[in-house]
Amino acid sequence: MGRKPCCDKKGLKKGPWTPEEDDILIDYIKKNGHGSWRSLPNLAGLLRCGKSCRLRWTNYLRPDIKRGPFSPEEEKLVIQLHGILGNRWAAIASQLPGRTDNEIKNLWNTHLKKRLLSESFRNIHKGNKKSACQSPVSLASSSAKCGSVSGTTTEMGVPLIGSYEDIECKGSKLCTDDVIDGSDSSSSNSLEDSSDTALQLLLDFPGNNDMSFLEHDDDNYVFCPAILSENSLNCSL
DNA sequence: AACGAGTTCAACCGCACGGAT
DNA sequence: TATCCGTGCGGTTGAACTCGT
Repeated sequence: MGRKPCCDKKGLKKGPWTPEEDDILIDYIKKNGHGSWRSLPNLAGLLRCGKSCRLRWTNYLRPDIKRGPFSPEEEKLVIQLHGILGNRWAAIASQLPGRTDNEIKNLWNTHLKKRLLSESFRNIHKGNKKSACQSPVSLASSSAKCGSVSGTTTEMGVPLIGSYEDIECKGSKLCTDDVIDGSDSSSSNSLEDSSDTALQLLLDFPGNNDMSFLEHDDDNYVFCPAILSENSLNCSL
């Protein structure tokens, strides 16, 4: 049983924010800071719940928000980070200045997931010639040369491979075994392979990819190879 | 031009966590 | 220690928009 919805009170508005409401919220926070979100709506004169105000501010009104489409570099980073962190959108967002967890979550669910899965699907149907496939590790290297991310795993244990940029990287096809989910007999091997892939990918990635966050003890984002096989981030220190 | 299908994304909901008491 | 309360997070929804016919 959860807590009662914070917006149950009568008279509280829900739904899309109006420009006027935005102005009120921005003005108030600029002058007073947000302080307690719960009391903010009353103090600012908004007929919204604190939660709604916080969401509007953090996802849309904050001055440091970078709006507009994600750059290929940002997308690449999201894919990398998702392979490590899974659906921890806030943690991923913290590595992309100006981007919000909501934005990244939407990006993943609408663009990247489809793109990666369709690319996986395409690879599956391109034939099962394992011998013709590059190893995941070499793929990571070649993909890096091509400026794309190609292989990683999700917290679901589904190996995600093949970015849109891989299409242009000749010879960067993944083996089918690395693509199919873990339901068949090769699942454990696939998982291990993809785990190794993700690790290798991180190690191999070009220098302009700042992965220093992996060393942030205070944030528990300490890189630990175990997380790749456990598919979760449980090695916090 | 009209309509339906598909896609995007802002916003909501419920839960978990951590600090205060 | 137990409980309460505020906040943050991730999953989901649905209105608005885009595209194809």
